[in-house]
Amino acid sequence: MIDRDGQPLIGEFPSLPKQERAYQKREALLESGRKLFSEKGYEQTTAKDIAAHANVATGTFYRYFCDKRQLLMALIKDQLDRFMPPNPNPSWMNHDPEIGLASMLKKHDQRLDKLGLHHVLHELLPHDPELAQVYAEVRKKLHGSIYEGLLQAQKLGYTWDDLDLTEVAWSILTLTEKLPDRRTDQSEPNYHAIAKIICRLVFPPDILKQLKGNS
Amino acid sequence: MIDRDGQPLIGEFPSLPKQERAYQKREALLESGRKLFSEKGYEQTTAKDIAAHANVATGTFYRYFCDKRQLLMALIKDQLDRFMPPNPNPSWMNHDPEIGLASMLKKHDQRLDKLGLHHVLHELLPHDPELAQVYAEVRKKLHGSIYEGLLQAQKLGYTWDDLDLTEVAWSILTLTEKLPDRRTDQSEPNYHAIAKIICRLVFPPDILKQLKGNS
Amino acid sequence: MIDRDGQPLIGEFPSLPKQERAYQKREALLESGRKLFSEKGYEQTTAKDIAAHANVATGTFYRYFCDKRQLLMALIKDQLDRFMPPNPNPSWMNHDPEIGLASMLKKHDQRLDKLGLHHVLHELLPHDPELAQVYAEVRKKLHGSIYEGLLQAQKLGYTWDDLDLTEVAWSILTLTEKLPDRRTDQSEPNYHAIAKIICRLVFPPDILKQLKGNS
Amino acid sequence: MIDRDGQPLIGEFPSLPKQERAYQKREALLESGRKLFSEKGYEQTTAKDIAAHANVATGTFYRYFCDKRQLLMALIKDQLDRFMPPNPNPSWMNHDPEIGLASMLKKHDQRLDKLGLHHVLHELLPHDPELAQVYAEVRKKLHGSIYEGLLQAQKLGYTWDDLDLTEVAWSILTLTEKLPDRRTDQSEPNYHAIAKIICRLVFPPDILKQLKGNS
DNA sequence: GATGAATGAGCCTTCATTCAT
DNA sequence: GATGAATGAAGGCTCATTCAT
Repeated sequence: MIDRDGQPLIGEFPSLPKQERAYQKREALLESGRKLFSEKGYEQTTAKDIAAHANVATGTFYRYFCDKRQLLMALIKDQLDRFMPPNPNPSWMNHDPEIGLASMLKKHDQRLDKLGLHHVLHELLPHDPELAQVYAEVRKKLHGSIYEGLLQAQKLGYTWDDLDLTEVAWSILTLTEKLPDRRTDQSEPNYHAIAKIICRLVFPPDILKQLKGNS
Repeated sequence: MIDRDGQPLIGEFPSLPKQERAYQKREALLESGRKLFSEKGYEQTTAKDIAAHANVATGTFYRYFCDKRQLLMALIKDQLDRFMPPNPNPSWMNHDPEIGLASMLKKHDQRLDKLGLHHVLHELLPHDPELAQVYAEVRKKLHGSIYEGLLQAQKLGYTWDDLDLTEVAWSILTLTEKLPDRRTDQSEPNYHAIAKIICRLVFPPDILKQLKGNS
Repeated sequence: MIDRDGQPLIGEFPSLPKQERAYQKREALLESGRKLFSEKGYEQTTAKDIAAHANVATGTFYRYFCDKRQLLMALIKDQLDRFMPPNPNPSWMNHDPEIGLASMLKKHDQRLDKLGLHHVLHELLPHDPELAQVYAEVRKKLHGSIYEGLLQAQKLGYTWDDLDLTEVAWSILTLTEKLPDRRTDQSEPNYHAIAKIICRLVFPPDILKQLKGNS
Repeated sequence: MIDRDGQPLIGEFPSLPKQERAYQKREALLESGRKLFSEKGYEQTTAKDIAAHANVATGTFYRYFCDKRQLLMALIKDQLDRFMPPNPNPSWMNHDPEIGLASMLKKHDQRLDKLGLHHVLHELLPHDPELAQVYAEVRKKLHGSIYEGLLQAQKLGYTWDDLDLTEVAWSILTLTEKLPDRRTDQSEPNYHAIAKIICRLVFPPDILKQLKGNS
């Protein structure tokens, strides 16, 4: 709408192409939904709230999403993997695993915190079998990849030989998932201490020392 | 009407005294609430639902609880400690810690499962500061007692000397709290493997072997 | 527990005969109803409130009155004439009418104030044709008797000869009925001034002077 | 869509602009409220009733009024002065006061009758301090202006010299306020007779004759 | 008779969703 | 496509009245 180059354009609105405008509206709705859901919870947030926060009319909400639940789904499904800790990188073992892990935990935790949908996700899981299934799959997949990493380490003789690696993988998953609960108002979790704990579950101390030496 | 002298009266209606009846009705409502909340979630369950499930009229619900939230509170507050894993018993260290812990995990997990309010609790925590505070306190207390146990073990030289015991305690708390998530429809968690994992966080392997020898 | 044969039992309360007890309960309910209705209004007062205030169980209320409305009816009908100013006494004219009238107004107003049902009566009148009719009849009767008094005064030549005595009677009725509205928190109505006004509606000044002289 | 220049446009839908439609709906609700309140009383009328009578859904009611009470307030506050008799016009004294007053009483009474909220107003006054205060103020103001008129008449020597003009003003106010109670199903009040009575409270007969002669 | 717990109809209000403009 | 007023089902809660004890 605004003439940015000093040349008045007669009557022309250089508005975005329609598709682009629609896309932006959809994004605005998603972002408003994310914000309000994470602040007030799913049930406490009304479609009207979301529309108002995105500066569109109530009815417009229903042009982009068939209902409130679908918006949340879009919000969650698209990024479900973001709720999960990132796939541990094999390079862990080439450098100091504690440092790499601590940094990963921090990134993951801060992303979750910014996303803020952690609680909403768990508010919905029990009532939404579809979502629950998707979530379980993502979780399983992530567990699988953690497990793969552990298996490879095992082959190299890097792991405890008396622990059930499946359970170790679940434990790692759990500890990373629960990072947000460890957060308090004033302080952030002690990522490094947690990384040490996780490493202890994987590597016997002498192995770890050796891995650190490699880096 | 009540037989007060131990002699059963023929033809007597063994009706309960009023207070007892009221108590039972309250219990029925609590149990119905527990069941429906855990099946459908807090928001999805109406006071009418609960009353109907307990075979009483809507109004009766409000004789016993001032509203839906209060019923949930009664359900949760009274037994908030039950959501927590039981305080680990010092006798752990006198017997095989893995076995003692595994048994405790199993009991705790099964109690939580039976209670079924795990999800509802987390549905409400973000929106109910009062509950959140109570919950945080119980959790803190439990963390404290786990930590105390670890400290004592540390004094005896039983623990890893390079791990932050505070974080170890949080990790134990977290792993036990999340047991329900590890449960699938078909199988129960592998309590013993988890116990081994937790023990690994506390005891170096040689210490553990020694402790087992003691038993 | 009760001694039925006339022998006083030590510590026994010589309880009233049944009918008497029932009568007292009914009275207690009526009085509680009167108090609560006049304080909170008809709709705002619940049957439970009334029963509780009378120290009886809710159910007992319905043994004495078939419903809430009937209690109010009993309250009002029995004393509907008390809502009305008392029938003006012919002796007015033998003494100073102003003084007699002022005293009557005061008594009437204070009785209404004590009764307190003025507002409740008018809350119900529009919705209760039966009550409305009774009320209208009482009012008409009272108007009639005021009118009779005026007629007699007219025969003696004591009244204005150009005023419609029917309307004068209505005006007197109205002014006395509305006394409560003239009451403020701090002060009571100026009964004597109002009495003078009413007298002016009836007696020409010279007649009034003459009547006062008689006293 | 709207013809703004006075020229009817062919084929135009003469639909009202949005604001106008909303205004009309609000008016319809107000009118329905007025009707139902005056027929059934405040407590007996539900928001649903009002909405149904105005041919809108229940929810629509709450778009225009935050609750039942607010609708009544809008109904009453806006026109509280209409519940009051109009300020007596000084021209009374220039013409036949009886005739002017009678006509005014008639107009006032018929307006009140049409409004029909007389009883509802008095149903609420005891329970609504806010309304009561507004009402009291309007009433006081009106009393004040009647009193002013009387004072001026007094200065001209037109009034009785032994009556308390404050009380005379209250009496006039009362008699006019209570006109609706004098109305019966079949007949309307005898306005002229009442006007004569009121005039008698103000003017001694000889003065009144003189005033009539002026007209 | 007395009790007070139980009942359930019905009120107020919210909000997901639709639809006329 | 966009708008936001309109809809009406449904939930929370109250209270007049009934009824088992």
